[in-house]
Amino acid sequence: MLSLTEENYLKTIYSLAQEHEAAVSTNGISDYLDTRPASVSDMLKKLAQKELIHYIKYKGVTLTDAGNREALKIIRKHRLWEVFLVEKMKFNWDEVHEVAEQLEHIKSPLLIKRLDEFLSFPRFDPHGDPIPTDDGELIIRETVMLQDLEHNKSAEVVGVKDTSAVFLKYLDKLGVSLGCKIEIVDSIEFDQSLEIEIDSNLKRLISKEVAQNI
Amino acid sequence: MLSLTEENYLKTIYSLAQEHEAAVSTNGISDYLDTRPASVSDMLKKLAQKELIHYIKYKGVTLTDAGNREALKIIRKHRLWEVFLVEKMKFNWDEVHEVAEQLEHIKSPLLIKRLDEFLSFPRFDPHGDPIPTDDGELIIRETVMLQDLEHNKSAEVVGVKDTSAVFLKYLDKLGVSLGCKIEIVDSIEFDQSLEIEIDSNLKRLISKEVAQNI
DNA sequence: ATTTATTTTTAGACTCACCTAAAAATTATA
DNA sequence: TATAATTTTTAGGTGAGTCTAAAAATAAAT
Repeated sequence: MLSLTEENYLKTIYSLAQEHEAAVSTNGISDYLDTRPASVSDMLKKLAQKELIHYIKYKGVTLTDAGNREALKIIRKHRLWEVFLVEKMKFNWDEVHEVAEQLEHIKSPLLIKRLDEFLSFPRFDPHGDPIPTDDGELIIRETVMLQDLEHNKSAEVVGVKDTSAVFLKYLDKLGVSLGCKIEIVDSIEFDQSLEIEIDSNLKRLISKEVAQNI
Repeated sequence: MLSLTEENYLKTIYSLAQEHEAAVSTNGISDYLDTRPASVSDMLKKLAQKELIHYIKYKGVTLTDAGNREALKIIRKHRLWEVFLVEKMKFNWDEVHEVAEQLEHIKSPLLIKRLDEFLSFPRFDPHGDPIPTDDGELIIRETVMLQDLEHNKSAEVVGVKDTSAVFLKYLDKLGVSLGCKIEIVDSIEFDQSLEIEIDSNLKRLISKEVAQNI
């Protein structure tokens, strides 16, 4: 049985590995979890001993198959709970993260099974991220970052990269939400900001930083 | 902010105080929580220091007003989650306890508010126990233990004392559930077992031990 | 009223997950 | 390539919550 902390480490290693496609560094984990690198070293030793990660000193870590399975289980629970919070508990998409972080550690396979049923087997969470299936399959959708979208070609927003409350609140204010169609009207070379049209009516100017996360 | 462990101690002290109407003993708590008395002593010192309990060495503990409020908050959460599990997640009433025990520690006042709404403000949990209101009020219903019920006088089952899975499963088998009407047909003096009639049609023989918990 | 039994508390130690400080390994730079 | 900078690990310590063993306080029984 994994502890809450071990679960959080596995989840972190999974996320960081997704981003960089390479062995995850101690400092990377320590930044992400806001703990000291020394603490991370300790935990890596422990997780390696439980055969959840491949760990070579000074060379970073990757998940073993077992570790990957565990990480996906936790992510599945996290994302199902996020759907529950938004669909049933009327949370905004920027309010769910903290609570889902807690709920994901609840241990009850039956509950997750029933929750999945209750939510009609959702395939994506409120930020557009895919929900792993019970046996650890993950649908990967083909997506383009907004900054790389061709001019005058419309695309549907299916997800956002940054899921922080500040960013999501700003998107709400802009009028950007999942499922809406965006087209690039113009791009300003100087600062790489973009003029976009939302659902063929709302015109907005957004910065490079924002475009990189849609 | 209370730790999970502190919350469990407060809840335990609350329950034991309800049962015996007197200061709660160290051994009582240690039995209930399945920890050693020495550990309980340590924790009592800590809770007293936080002014959540009145604690006189060797003389047992009672909750302070603050401690009582905290205990009721946790019980409220526990019972709301139990309703959720039975009503929405299709759990049986003997399957909810363990999971509710975990869910009760989730920290999100908004979630509890929304859950309460979502469940249409239930006043009793699946075992018939009252759900404290948000400001710590608790409805006490007038009840009679089945063993003390007058002969040939019917009464509605509104709650059970023992909420263990074994007992609840047995009640299911007997045909006893919340809301059903029971009447005592005969009582056997020898072992104090009772012959009862459920909903004016099902006749059953139940032992003293069972009668003491309905 | 003593002695005996029980309950409760103290003392000291363990594990988990964290910390700081310092040493070692790796990587970057001159 | 030798030195400097960075990253990572080890060593030793801390607090929370638990434990065992032993001492102290209370309650029961002779």
